Amino acid sequence: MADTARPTRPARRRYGLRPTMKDVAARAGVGLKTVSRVVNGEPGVTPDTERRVQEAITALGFRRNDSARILRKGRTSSIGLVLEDLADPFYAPLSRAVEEVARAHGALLINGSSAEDGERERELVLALCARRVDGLVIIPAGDDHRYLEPEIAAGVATVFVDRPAARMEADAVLSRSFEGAREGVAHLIAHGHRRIGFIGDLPRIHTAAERLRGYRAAMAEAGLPVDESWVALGPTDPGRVRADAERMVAGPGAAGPVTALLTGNNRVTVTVVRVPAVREGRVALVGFDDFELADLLTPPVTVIAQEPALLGRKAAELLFRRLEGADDAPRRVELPTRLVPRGSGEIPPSHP
Amino acid sequence: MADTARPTRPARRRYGLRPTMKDVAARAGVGLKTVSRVVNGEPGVTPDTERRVQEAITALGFRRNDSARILRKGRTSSIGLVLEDLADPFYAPLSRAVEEVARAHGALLINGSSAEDGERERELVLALCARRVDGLVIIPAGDDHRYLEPEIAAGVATVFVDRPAARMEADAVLSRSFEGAREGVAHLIAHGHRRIGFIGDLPRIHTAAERLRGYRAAMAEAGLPVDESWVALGPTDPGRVRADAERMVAGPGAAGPVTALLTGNNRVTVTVVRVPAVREGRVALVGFDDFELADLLTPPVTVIAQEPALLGRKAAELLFRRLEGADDAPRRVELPTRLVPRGSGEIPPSHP
DNA sequence: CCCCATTCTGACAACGTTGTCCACCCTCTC
DNA sequence: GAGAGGGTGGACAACGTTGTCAGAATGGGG
Repeated sequence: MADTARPTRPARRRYGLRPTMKDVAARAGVGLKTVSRVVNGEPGVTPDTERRVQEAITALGFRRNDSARILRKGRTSSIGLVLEDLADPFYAPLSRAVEEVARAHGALLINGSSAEDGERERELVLALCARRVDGLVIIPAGDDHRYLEPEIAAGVATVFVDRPAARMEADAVLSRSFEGAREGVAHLIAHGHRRIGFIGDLPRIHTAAERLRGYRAAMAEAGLPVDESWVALGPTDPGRVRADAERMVAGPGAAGPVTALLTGNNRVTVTVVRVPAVREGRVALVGFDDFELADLLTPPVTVIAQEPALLGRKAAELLFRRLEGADDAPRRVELPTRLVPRGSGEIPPSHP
Repeated sequence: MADTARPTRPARRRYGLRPTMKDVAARAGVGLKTVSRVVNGEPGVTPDTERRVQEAITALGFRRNDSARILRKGRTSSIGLVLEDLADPFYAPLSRAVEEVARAHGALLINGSSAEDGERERELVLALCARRVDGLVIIPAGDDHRYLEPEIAAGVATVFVDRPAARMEADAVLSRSFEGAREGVAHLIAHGHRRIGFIGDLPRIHTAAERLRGYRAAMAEAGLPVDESWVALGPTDPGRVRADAERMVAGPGAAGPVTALLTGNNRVTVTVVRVPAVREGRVALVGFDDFELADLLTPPVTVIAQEPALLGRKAAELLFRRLEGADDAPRRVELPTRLVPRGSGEIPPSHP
């Protein structure tokens, strides 16, 4: 005649053996709600009762279960960040900046890397939505973000950074890639270059496309032809980038070798600086994105600098403004880039 | 005679206007549990019923509320990572590695930066515990982690990385800082140096203390005296580090200037490489931690390399082994460092 | 000495999901 | 045609918290 008749009960206490408010209440000899009031610092509890409750809390090692709280309150006080690679020196400070803003608003940050894979991005984002994050900051990898529309309609604030959303209107914080690239190429042209190469990221990535557009615009404005062998877009793995750079510098094509290169992002740049012609100062170089120690290389690397931390901060601030209720039309914030001449961009052409 | 008598109801639907399983069930004309079965891919639903439920799900834009699921199931499938600074090039790959392992186990990563502040670390960790993360990976900043004992007892798996827990037994994954530093200094001694300086992080940080110990051991083993003006520990801000380096190199003390430096981590190293005496190759340098482009500086920087990604991966793997039930005694994993000679450490002393 | 106002406290429902258990319906067999 | 048996579907409780509301206790004034 064992206790066969007792109602549903899990085999094991959840969460190890964590005490709940009920346990605290029993121990302190008060009601459940009184414990809740003490835990949340609500008024209306006599000092004596409060003390008893506090004692029970410490004695039992109680810690409020935020999962239950979240379920009840409907706010998670957490935001999601999805980017390409947390370890990329460009995105790491961006991520840190988002975290700081989140912290200032009492929110935690959940983040994940999409590895530049649209499907993985989607999975991550939807997992975050299932967690009911209050908002999302996304550096998009995919080419269609309409899957987010129901989520946004349901109240998940969403801000895109570095690249805009695809096939959808949404808040975005971007750098002026087109203008930056154009300025970088113009800089090279001003130093006498006429045959300039561009090595960039995958063409489906917005920034890569914009920077290519900037490159072409600067060339066209100077009345210079662009030989298609001078343009190489693709994954940023060192093998591919290095091969493209060496090919352009050797110049087997009819148009001849390039005398200068514009690199499309920090990953490309740090590979290209290893190419002998660049290291030996025979080919000029302007790199998109600043990077640590750029000024200590020989020659020091001229860059078009963005401010990743500022991108992250602006995006997070916009996100929290939305969370506080701002519901005007989607906004696109554009941040300027800054050309930092250091030497590698000022090398004159060696084959004039 | 308005509906004054109806029971408790929040003013506004939670989570925007998200549909729940109840809504889906009503629309599909089935029971609540059947929807749950479909959503979780449980068996026992006829294809026809499943189709009807799926249609209702898409029509309503339903997405399961993981907060409720978590509350019910007692597992959050998320782990917390607390480190000093997400943007530090040493910690970023570590963080990424933890994320990859978490992803492989279907868990999300919540992370926060402690900014090397023990109190902030504690707040973060406890917030994560309140969220009931399944486990924690911590790069500790504080000097007493006993506050974690109740949490660990309650079942939060915890692994420390890079530095051990203070005043507590716990799993830890570390680099062999002592041996690494000793090897670095021995390398300098082998190249003829007798007056070697050490510039490190705050002495309360375990790795800094260990590396200092390694430095002293190598000097002692070679029978070399250490003048206290050759040792400088403190925050890694560039101003402090640079001043200390310049002071040691100028050598106003009775013991004379140093002819070589050991730097205690990547932040210190990238500051010290800017000191003129180092850039001009008048002072030898061995840096703890490898860093990008170290081989392209002049002179190329000799380093004691750790593998941050491996540290992160080992820690996360250990964490998940714990989560899967391994409950043997706390384990300390130590990873070797690797001396990478590149030039800056092989410069002979200029004042013999 | 009673009554009312003012604190303080606690019972109860609800958040959205999952686990348990029972009822039903179909098909198959005798 | 009836009973057995397997396969589906649904009612209900429970996870741990917070919001509502009513009841209890206290104190002061008439």
